[in-house]
Amino acid sequence: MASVKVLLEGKDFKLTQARKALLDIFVNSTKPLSYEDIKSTLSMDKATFYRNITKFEEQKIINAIESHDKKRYFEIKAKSHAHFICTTCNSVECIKNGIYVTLKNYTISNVILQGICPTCNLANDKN
Amino acid sequence: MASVKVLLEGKDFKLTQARKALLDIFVNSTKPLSYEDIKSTLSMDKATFYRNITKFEEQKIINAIESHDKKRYFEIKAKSHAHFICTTCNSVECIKNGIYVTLKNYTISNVILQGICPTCNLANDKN
DNA sequence: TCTTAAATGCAACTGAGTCGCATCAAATAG
DNA sequence: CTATTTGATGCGACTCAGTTGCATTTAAGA
Ligand SMILES: [Mn+2]
Ligand SMILES: [Mn+2]
Ligand SMILES: [Zn+2]
Ligand SMILES: [Zn+2]
Repeated sequence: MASVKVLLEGKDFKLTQARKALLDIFVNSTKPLSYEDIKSTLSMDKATFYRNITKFEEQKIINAIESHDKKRYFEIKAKSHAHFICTTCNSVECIKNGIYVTLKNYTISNVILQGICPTCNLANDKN
Repeated sequence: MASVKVLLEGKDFKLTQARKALLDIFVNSTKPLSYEDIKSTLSMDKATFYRNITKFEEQKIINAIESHDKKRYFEIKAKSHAHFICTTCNSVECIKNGIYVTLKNYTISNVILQGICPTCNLANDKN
């Protein structure tokens, strides 16, 4: 888990309270988060949130995943890995057990799996 | 390529002009299409378009892919296959050369690959 | 042909994300 | 430590894909 300080070294932008608080949340999360997910724990205007996310993406500090619920989910950029999106509960999970896909002439930068997560699968079995 | 007639057999809804025209477009497309893609070739209100798409999804005639451009792309439901979304030109392609991904305890219904398509890769190389 | 339930078009709405602008606060020079 | 500057913030207005309510039309079938 990278520290906020290390992430910001040598980046050319101001170290504001908002940015430190934002990165702190992402550094301590095990899964990608949307603005919706964190707006209550973070008093920050959504314009500021999204502008900072854009900066972080430019600086390759943060990564975005588009879910099927029309929201974007963000995470600290780490070793490339796939993501699973549950179409029942909308959760987004990191899948770090090596899934590699290649395709001739294509450059693949992201693999997204959609389906039903273990929790929702279990809940379904009970009915 | 399934015919429109076959697709509609035994489905419990009215066979309107709009629905026939809509399915005709999808049956003759090699790639998923958005409302944006077809609105000029089809004189149909967008409310009607989306309501019919919803019906078709319920009847398992049509399949949706959410792109990263915040639009939904639709195709006739066929044998399950992966999709490639180009983050440069936003095109959505069907990948029918068997890509299979499984994950213990998860039900995977869709595989989406994001990256750069051959066309955009070539264009990039020239610069 | 008549009846009726479902489908359509239109306009108003929703909700995630963006933008312009006035104000504020990091960074840095004095 | 204070003053200046420039980028960051908050707010409200806006965008745009998709949705909804409602009055009108049309497919189906009696
Ligand atoms: Mn991840
Ligand atoms: Mn396809
Ligand atoms: Zn789930
Ligand atoms: Zn492309």
